[in-house]
Amino acid sequence: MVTINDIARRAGVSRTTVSRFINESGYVSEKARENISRVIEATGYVPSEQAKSLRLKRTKVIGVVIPKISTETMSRVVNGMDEILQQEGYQILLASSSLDKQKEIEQLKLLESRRVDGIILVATNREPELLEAVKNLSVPVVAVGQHLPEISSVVYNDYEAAKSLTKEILHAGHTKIGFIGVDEADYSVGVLRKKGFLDALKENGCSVETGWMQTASFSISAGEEAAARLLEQSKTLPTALLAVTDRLAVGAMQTLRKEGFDLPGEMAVAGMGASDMSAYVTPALTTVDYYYEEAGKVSAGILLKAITGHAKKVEKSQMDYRLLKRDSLR
Amino acid sequence: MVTINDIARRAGVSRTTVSRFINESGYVSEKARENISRVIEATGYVPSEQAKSLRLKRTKVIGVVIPKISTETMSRVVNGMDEILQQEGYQILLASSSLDKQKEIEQLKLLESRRVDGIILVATNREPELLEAVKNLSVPVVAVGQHLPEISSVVYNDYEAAKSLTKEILHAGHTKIGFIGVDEADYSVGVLRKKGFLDALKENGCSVETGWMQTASFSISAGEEAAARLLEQSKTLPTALLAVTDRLAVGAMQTLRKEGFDLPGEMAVAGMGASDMSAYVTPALTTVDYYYEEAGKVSAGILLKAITGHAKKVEKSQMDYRLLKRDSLR
DNA sequence: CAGACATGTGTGATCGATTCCACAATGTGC
DNA sequence: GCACATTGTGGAATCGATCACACATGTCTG
Repeated sequence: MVTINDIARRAGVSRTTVSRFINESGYVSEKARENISRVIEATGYVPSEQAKSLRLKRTKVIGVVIPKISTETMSRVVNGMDEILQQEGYQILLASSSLDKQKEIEQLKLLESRRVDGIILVATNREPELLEAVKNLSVPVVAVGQHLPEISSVVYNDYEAAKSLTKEILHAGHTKIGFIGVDEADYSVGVLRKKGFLDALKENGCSVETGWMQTASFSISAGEEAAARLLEQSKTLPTALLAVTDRLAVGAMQTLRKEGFDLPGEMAVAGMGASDMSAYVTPALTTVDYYYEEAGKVSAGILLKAITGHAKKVEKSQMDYRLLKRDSLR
Repeated sequence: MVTINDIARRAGVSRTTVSRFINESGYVSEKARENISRVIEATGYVPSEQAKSLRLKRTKVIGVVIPKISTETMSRVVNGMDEILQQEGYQILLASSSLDKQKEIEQLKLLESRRVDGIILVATNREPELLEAVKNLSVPVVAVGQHLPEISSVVYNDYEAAKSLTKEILHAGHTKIGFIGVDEADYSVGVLRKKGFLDALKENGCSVETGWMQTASFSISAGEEAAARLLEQSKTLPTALLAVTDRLAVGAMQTLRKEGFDLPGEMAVAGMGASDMSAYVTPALTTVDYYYEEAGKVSAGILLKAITGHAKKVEKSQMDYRLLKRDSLR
């Protein structure tokens, strides 16, 4: 790999002059310019951003920790980030925790060791170990999806979104509503969405049977299984079903259809997240759009402000949401 | 940020000894061990991978260039890569070209300037400028999705897959088959899949009307529009329709349903790519599984072999495929 | 008891860039 | 003709790590 010294030698100048030429700083004579530019052309020299980073104490790299790469939500969030970061000349160093809490912490350390200029953590939990690890970092951090104390966070309005959606279901005339949630370790999806659901019911004087409340992981098949359990464990069947993610809803619809339910006639279904497929399943799924790309952009923006020092120490931002009423709810 | 020199000073040893302690190379006395480990603990010191990279001439970072982050295909491919790369201690530096050919080339340069240990290029075209840029790189490169000359490549069997799928449609009794393709700049999807389709027809003595062959971009809505054009421009309607991606197929189904077609009774539809949603649309979409995660894994494996020098100079690998016959084709 | 060998530590060069500072030339004003 | 900009260049330190090598002990062996 050709270095600045090679260029200097072959152009008959010092590496200082080459550096000046490249960065357009200070004086370089016309003759020197020509020589240097000719040699660079001939050798295909590309300055080492690496060496530069060491000297300048900045890498122009942002670390992004996500639970899993191959989910629609994540790819949309990361896409939003990239759009903003690329504009400012930053690149993304990707770190997947594969939904492993220990690995999530390791990834943070790893990114710190690479001296990234900042970290965006798409968090799935709020365990003390994670908070501790985040606090010990000496790089600016922005959390996405979970409200981490004393850390800049971009969160979805999970509570209100779930509440609105539930009200919409009630409004459609349903009073017996089933629920497919996820583990409470995920505070945003597991706790807040469930709370929004339950509060909306309470405010309208509705109650739920225990069998109507199911918990699943994040896959479509988990939704299928949860729906099956719900049907089996319910003494009286609900007439509508709210799943906290679209994938769970799609899985549930699959089971319901298999069991011969008329959708949405005998069972209305709603999901959350506005996934791509939600508009194309049959019946089209009623859901909530969280503006994931936008969340990525906002978090990147906050991080950049923190890096350049033009920011409040801790900035909290709550994303908007939007109800998408479709055929699956009547 | 605390450095190895700070640790050395506070532990009362030289930085060499600290380095030895960290890397478990050479002798370090029990007393020195204790001091160093205590100081590291107290300061939260994390060695700079950056400085290490400069010295060792390797970064443990792999650059991945993709056309767009927020597509299911890409996130699955990248997920596969990450699985392999993480095992070997590599991280992924993500570079999206946003489907811009010029930017694709810039991203390659940028990754080279960061001295990544290798690059995986998920290519969408084979333009001479791109080939030139790739050849000028002084890092190992693996291409995915397109067969780049003299470059290790992992390709899908686009031709055979399209041909098999078409034969399957013929086998189901259809002889008039419409086609929604994409621009030929994308050699694999635009040219090879179309060729597979046409060759299968030719071998079976079937022909196509011009109106039956439509071209679209990669979105669902493009599929809707292409199907509308197809219906409009056909003198006699086909009884089946092959779209080169699932999203196009889903879009087409949307239009067909809107126009009152009974699916698959009046029009059978097939897609390609085995997207997540393909199994959950109605009717479930017949498609071809390209094993995208696996392609990511294979490409990462080839790259790692190239980096460690245990590889042939150029390695070509062709992925397997699998027909998924579902309700949309009868 | 000399030389070999294991144990333990530090000095200084190195990786590839940037940048402060010193120092030449040359021109310019008074 | 002297002081002083302006223009142009290079030497050397620096960023934070690794590592070859030198050098000190202490112990074992023939």
